Amino acid sequence: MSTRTRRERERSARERMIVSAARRLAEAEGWDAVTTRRLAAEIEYSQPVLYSHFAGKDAIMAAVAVEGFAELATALRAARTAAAGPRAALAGVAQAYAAFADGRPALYDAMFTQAVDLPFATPDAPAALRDGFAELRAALQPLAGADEPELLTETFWSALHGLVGLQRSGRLRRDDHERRLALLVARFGDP
Amino acid sequence: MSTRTRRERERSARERMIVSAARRLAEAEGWDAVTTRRLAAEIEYSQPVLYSHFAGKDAIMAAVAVEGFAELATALRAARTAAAGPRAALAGVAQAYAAFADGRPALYDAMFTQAVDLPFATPDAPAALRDGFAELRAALQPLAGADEPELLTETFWSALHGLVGLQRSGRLRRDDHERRLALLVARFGDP
DNA sequence: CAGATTGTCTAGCACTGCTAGAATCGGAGC
DNA sequence: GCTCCGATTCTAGCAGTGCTAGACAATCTG
Repeated sequence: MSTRTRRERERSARERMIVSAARRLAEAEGWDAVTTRRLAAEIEYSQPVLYSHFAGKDAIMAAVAVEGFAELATALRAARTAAAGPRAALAGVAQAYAAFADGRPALYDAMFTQAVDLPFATPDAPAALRDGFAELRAALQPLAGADEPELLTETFWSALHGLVGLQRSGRLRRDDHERRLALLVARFGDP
Repeated sequence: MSTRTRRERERSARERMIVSAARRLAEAEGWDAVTTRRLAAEIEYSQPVLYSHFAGKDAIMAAVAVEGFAELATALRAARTAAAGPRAALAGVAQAYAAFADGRPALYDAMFTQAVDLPFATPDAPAALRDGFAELRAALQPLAGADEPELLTETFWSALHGLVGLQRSGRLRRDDHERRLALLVARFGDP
């Protein structure tokens, strides 16, 4: 009885090790460097052990992505609650979102470019994921005016996502980032 | 002398064959199915021939991407010139952009997700690429108001790109696509 | 027709994600 | 304390990837 709980504890500890090793490696050298062999060496086990925890490499990346969504949600919440009024809140949230993507490129990649099999706009989406969206919505709700908040949030989120995505792949002039962000916020800040 | 021109002609014909085979394969089965071996078989040559035309698989994908940018530019131009006023032009361009991404997912992928090493916001960017951007700008210029057109175009383009990207990876509710597009156009259509 | 040069192919490298079957380790019963 | 059994972990290998060196064949030149 006691041995079983211990083993389960050790097992879940190892699972966390896998996820954090994947994340660390990805943030240090990019996702291309995250191979199952490197990962196995990092946790000091052999390759097949990974597959007793996750269905495959994609599932590991999805786990990293969920971690990222949780952190994004708290970052957005902090930015929103720290702001004075609705307009400042929207600007702060946008700023925080862009800073998150810029500061953790590999993590953002796992969340939006790589893991495609995470359930998103459905009730069975991971909680961390719905939390992040809820934060955005809370920031937009006061400024919705005649627009449906859900729809407005989706659109604003898309715009933000597009900005940081094109930004990072070098498709936009690097130095005007702040001004584009401000422009976007202005366009969505007036009901 | 004449033989040399003939060989050069044949050579460039084969190069076009490679690019169009890559595109066809990608659109039919996705980029994962486009392997150098499949590609070689498709053009009925051996694998190393590909490398006498392109530096690697990435360069082939980049060539496909440039093709895509040219087609996107003409699609946007058609939509813009067919519209009555500035507002209708913006809506039409946005519609055409979304339709392009939706109808040619693999092509859009090559343009924005895969080929990262194309020069973008610089003078030495491919002409097709600058043309597409110029079309967007032409649609936005009349509605810029106090905003700098260049900046506004970049921001609107990003927003569009984000919409179609999240849309396609199943991160947005599928059926509200049109309404989100309309919302975006409304937010950018009023100076 | 011989020789040099181009072009193309065969074979192989180092790597990927993933898995079958062998080996090893831990706890249970005598 | 010792054997046995089951779960766990490992070694070895598969089929595939992008890419390349060196052997081969075809072509043009003198």
